[in-house]
Amino acid sequence: MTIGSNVESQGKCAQCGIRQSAFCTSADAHVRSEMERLSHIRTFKAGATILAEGEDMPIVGNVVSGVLRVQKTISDGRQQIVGLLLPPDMFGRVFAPLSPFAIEAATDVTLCCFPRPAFEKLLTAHRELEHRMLLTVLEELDAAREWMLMLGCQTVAERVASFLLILHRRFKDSCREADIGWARMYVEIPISRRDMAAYLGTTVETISRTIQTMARKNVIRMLDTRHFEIVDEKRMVKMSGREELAISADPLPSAMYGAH
Amino acid sequence: MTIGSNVESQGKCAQCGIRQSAFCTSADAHVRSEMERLSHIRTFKAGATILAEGEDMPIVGNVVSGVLRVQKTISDGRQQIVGLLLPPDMFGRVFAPLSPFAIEAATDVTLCCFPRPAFEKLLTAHRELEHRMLLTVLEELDAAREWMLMLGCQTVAERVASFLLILHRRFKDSCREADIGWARMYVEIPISRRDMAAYLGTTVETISRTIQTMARKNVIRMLDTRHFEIVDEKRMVKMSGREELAISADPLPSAMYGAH
DNA sequence: CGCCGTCTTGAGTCGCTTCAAGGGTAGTGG
DNA sequence: CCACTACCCTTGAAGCGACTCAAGACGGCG
Repeated sequence: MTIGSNVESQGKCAQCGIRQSAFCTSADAHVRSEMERLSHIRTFKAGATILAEGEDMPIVGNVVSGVLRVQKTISDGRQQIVGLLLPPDMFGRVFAPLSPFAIEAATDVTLCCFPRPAFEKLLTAHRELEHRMLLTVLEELDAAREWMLMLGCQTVAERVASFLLILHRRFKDSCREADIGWARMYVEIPISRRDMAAYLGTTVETISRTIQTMARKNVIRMLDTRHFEIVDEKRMVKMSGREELAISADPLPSAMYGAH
Repeated sequence: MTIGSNVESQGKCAQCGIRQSAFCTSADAHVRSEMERLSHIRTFKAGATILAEGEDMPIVGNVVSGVLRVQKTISDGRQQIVGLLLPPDMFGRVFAPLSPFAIEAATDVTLCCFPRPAFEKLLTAHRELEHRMLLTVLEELDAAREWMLMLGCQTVAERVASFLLILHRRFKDSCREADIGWARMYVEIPISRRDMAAYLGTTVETISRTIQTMARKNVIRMLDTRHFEIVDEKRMVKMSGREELAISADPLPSAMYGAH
């Protein structure tokens, strides 16, 4: 009855940009307020290490804005990005003492963090949260295996085309919201060429050549190094070698084509 | 008090070769007997399709003996194996109507099958089962990402070496049980060169050349096409480029190095 | 303006694939 | 028992996709 009786009307969650879609929506109101109490918002500069590979893992949470990369480095310096985390993805690994992969900020990021032990207690205390977590991890597993398919048996050109189509799909809705006329075929690459190479299992030079070739063939139009328009969707899909990535093929058969 | 009062002393589960280690051990006795009632043992010949890609998925279950491959084929025929399932691994995808990947028998197999809807009800009815499932899927995700690292930034020789070391590790315990003197360094490849190639993201020819080269260098000794002895573990680990795969490096930092 | 990091472009090289052929082994049927 | 087929594995030779190395162009920032 009094102003402020509704916790959610003023806490940090009230202004959260991902609150409609994040993990926490699967909890009911009083669990959400408990989560709000436990969480803290942190920001990191591009390049910062959130969790180091093989080290203790005090936090888990959600990406609120920006992009995280999940990666592993082998002793001679080669490294592979095994996942990109975009809002509202979760980061961190519950129920393991050490982080098997490094988590770093690919851009400036805002994160909603929970102490890992407290978050695990939440999962244990609330079935519906643990169930939602299971569904999330299952989809991540499907996505990881999709990516293995690309790394294992597709050419670099196919991987680049797939990546752009997946990015477009992932951001399509936000493009619509922005209500930009030509946005239907607009793609923003939120990461550097270096990270693209590490994600696609190739080198920056090859990435660059591939993109330039696609532009020269008028399959894409390059606005700047990170912004493109997909001019010829049909040929783009053909280049990706994956018919199921056709932009019109909506809705998805499952969420497995997220850009994880 | 009377003979036969213990359900588990005579049912099919009593003779199950994987009952000490399988998923079902996390359930208590009366849940196990319910699972026993729901399950049925089926066998398939090598090459048989258990679940087709993108089709309805009526069953899930455990591998009792033999090897399953989880794979995806793209339209032009290229295919990638994204997981190998060995006893006592689970196969199938809960909480999804369609199987995103094909599941086929890589060898003759024996499977313990559950109708998927019934199995999902079990998970929902018994927290501890769903929790165990979450842990299992998290480890599979870690393993899939490990594999992405190999596919994305290691050479074929490194992948083959890693694969053999992982296989050895996975079967080390069963070797010990068999009490064979030289078994400590013994490796059996349970699949064909063709499947190895599809798993390692290369071709049969390259697999063959790589193995022959390793044998010529006296890193391994070839007993027959599927049986090897690791003669020089140290060089083997060095070839794999992954120090953490050293056989002596026991116990594992986590279960993430299973041959999934 | 000059520095620096990122992206692009070129030339040479190499790892792996492709194509082609030969050998080994198991299963089949005469 | 052997011929015959079929499949798997091995080996060789040639070609190509991608990497490496090197240098230049672009853009942001002090």
